[in-house]
Amino acid sequence: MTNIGDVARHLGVSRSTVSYALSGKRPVSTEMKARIDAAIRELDYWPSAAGLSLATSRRNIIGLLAPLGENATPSVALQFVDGVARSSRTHGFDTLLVTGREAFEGVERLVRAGVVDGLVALDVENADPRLAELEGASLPAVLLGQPARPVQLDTVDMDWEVAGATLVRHLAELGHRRALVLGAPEAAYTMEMTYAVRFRAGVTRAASEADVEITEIPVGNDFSASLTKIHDALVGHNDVTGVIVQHEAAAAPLLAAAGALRLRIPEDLAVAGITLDVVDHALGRPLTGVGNPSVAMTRTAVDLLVERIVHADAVLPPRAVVVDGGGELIDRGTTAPAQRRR
Amino acid sequence: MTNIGDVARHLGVSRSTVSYALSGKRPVSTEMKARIDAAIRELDYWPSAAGLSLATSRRNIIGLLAPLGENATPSVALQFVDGVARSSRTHGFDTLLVTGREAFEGVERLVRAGVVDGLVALDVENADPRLAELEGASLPAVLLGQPARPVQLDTVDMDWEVAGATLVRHLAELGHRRALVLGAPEAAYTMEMTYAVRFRAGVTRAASEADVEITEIPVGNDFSASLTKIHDALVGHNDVTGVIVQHEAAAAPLLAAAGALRLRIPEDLAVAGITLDVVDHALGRPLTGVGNPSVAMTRTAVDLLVERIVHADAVLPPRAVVVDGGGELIDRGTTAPAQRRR
DNA sequence: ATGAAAGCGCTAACAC
DNA sequence: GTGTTAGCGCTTTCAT
Repeated sequence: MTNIGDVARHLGVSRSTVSYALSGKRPVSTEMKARIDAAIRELDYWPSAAGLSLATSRRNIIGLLAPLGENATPSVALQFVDGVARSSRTHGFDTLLVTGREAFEGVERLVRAGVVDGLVALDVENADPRLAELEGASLPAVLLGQPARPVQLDTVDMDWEVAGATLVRHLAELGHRRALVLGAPEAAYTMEMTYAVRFRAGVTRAASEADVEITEIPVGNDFSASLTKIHDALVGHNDVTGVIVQHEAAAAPLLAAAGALRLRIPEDLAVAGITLDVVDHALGRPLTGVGNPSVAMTRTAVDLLVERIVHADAVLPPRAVVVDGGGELIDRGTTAPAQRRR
Repeated sequence: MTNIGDVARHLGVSRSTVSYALSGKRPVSTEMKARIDAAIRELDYWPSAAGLSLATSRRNIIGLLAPLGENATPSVALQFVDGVARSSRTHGFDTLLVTGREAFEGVERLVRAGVVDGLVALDVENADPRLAELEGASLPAVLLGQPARPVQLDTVDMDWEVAGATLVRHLAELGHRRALVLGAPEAAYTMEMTYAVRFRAGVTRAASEADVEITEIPVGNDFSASLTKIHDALVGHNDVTGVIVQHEAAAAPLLAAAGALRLRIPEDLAVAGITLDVVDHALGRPLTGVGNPSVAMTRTAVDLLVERIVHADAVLPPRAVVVDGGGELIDRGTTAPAQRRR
């Protein structure tokens, strides 16, 4: 494998000149620059990542802590994972994916061994041991999702409250007065998960303002259990004409329940929800509603992280960014004016 | 950050002794070993990945090329991605996730810069530019999925032919004589994708042996399009009593179509298919059928790759491993003896 | 504008 | 069983 010394020798110049020609950190005559570029091509030289790492103590790798646990929805999780990977590349970074228990237990190793330059954490819960660990780490870290307690780290989340309010208001404007909200699992409230609490706050506020009566049903990731629950709720509340879906995973069982009850969407039942930027068709019909801005969120998270990596000296206060997108409604034809249900 | 020299100095020994105590590549007296371990803990020493990489020319990182294109099913893709990441850790490797265009265009960079020690490629198509590139690369690579043409690389796939035959035979044994097969998209056959061709071969063979009449419907990732197609097929072939689902993404639209036609599963319609090791409840009802051995496949792929990385000198012929699992049927209650459809 | 040389943290051949 | 030392490939300060 040819190294920077081979290139230098080939041209009879010093290694530093080649190095500076590549990095641009010192002026190099245009003629020399051209000769170096030619030699690099001729000798097929690629700078070694290992040598570079040792000299600069930068790896150009971002670590992504993605537990991918039971209650993660695969299509949603993949959007975030892919989003981080793509955003990293736009800054010249690669992404090290750390899943399962290692996402919790491997943090010290990654930080202390200097495997990565910074960390992005997915699915952070409030009792998450990673929180304290990342706060105390010598490496920058960004959380995707806002924990309940204030945290000494950058965080990026969507505006769940606006999203909830927007969905309710949309149904209200179509004349719906009774709506079902397929909300977060009960555990999410017990743990005071911000997304659950704030979404509910938005829903509640808009519902009282717009005079819509809400029945909330907690929905998890188990298809059959959700199907039964939703089915029973639709039967039990037969004045309901609209449904709000907070979580991707609730869409499929809802569609199944509606089908079984021969409720046409949107004629008999208006459905609005939060759906991914990139629709997962396997999950079911894409819904009218607000987007889950996974692309904007991951891009922002990586931007913040790279900023801290590149300006390791600067002291920035923790930033809690709320990404736009929850306010705009995308019409995919699953809502219509309220009618009395048959 | 404390380094190996600090530890050595602290004990008044040489750096090599510390190094060897850690790697075990040279005998170290038990007493010395204990003193070193203590010092390491006391000084909170972690070996630097960068120094190690430069000295050993090993990064302990496996690259995962995952295009995650349009026709990838998110839940399936995530199983493979997560499987590779977990398997890598069992060998002490981390996983660098490379998605999108970079999964194609970044191969040279990863290889030549020595960012990773080896590569695993997902979703390899026959005209895939990565094939030639990986065959010519100086780094070991393993394909998840068997390309049509013989290839100078290790490959790991499941036995699609056995899977197809097993599913047909299962329906036949329950007395079904007319079955729908929700197969691969048309394009998969045009491109001679091995999984499509071999699954169909297994289905066809078993169907003729067991005297089952098959109607095959190509199904892609678009929910609405699939729903219409499947609905029409169930209506058009009203003697069909069993359905075989090749691909996860066909399950949701099938369940929706059956619901709309008020066909109960399994009473009116027996459904069998290929489902993930880790059943994704969010996708819909888990199906009776053969498993998609994503765990075994990724484990095997990483095993093969690590073997080549560790024994870089050994010359092994390319190995095409076919993972078991397609032959065993898992009953999840979605099939039943054939009855005449109402 | 360019060169010389020290050093990043570790391993492993060579000595004893 | 342990020590010495020459690299691995690059950057960057100090000279010129």
